Amino acid sequence: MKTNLCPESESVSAQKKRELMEDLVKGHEAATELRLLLQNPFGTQPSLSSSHHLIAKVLRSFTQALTIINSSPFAPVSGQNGPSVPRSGNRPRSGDCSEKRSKNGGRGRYNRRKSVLTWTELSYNTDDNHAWRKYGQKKILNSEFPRSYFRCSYKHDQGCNATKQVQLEQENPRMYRITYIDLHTCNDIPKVTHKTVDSSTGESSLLHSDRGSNEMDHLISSPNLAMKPEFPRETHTSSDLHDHRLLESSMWLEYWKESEPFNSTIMPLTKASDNSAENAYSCADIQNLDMDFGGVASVLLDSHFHFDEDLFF
DNA sequence: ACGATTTGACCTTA
DNA sequence: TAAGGTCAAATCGT
Repeated sequence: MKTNLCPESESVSAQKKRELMEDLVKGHEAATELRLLLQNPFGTQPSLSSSHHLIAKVLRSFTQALTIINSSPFAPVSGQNGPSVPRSGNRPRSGDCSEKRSKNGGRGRYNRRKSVLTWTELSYNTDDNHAWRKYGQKKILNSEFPRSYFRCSYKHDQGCNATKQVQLEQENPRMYRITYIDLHTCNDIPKVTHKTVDSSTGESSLLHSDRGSNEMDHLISSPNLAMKPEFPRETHTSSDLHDHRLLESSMWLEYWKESEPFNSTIMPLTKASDNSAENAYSCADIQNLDMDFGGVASVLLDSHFHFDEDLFF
């Protein structure tokens, strides 16, 4: 069932579009700052805290943008495609344990995740400035390494349904394949220490965020990357900023793609049920949503994100 | 004592 | 029915 197209929803759509643009612009601004920081314009050492702060800012802005995309009227209507329910809503299993265990002593029904934003990264570490709590681990068929399951530490506090799965790469055991499922809806305060240590997958030495101890951080803090504690504040009008930032977004992406320091690659969506390209959303698809991204989505989404089609239909 | 992790069992989906 | 995802009791760490 598609959402109704009454004038009311159109104005809601316009408002969401505006909010979306604001978040994207914020993200772009932070990304640009980060680029400047990493490009070392002043020949000084970049502070890790500045880098991490900006990374967190970028992630937060884009997470918010994606949350908007993932919400009505862009998002799918629950229940339209089989029994699945978007996780951001009311999953049967979350919450009261006594309820779900009340019947025949077993557990309540739960729906395997579908229709939620999912993406995969390859990285030398698993830290992403979010607080995760491990809730399970499984041996995976044809894989030497177990897969660890993490949920947001604020799942119960704030109802955040974000989860991630971490598994060492078979081909390159130094790297982790991290699958993120659903977006953070919590007010996640960037943590100092990552507590989701998993000895069995060899994560323990890398998960601790005592900056500089893990490989990624080491790379980020390489001597070639100079510090740039402050940035000149732009004084454009908002529309100027809009255009300017939109134009610059592709530069950020180029930098990101070419930047070895991160050694983190966002992979196309890996959907358990379907990997076909038909389900991958390109920029063209996004733009068909009557949302003029001015090229931003074109670059960002086409290159890095493949959206589950259920998100939009 | 309390919160995090481990791990076997349970549950859904293909 | 196999494989993967989640739960929750037991265990561990602080």
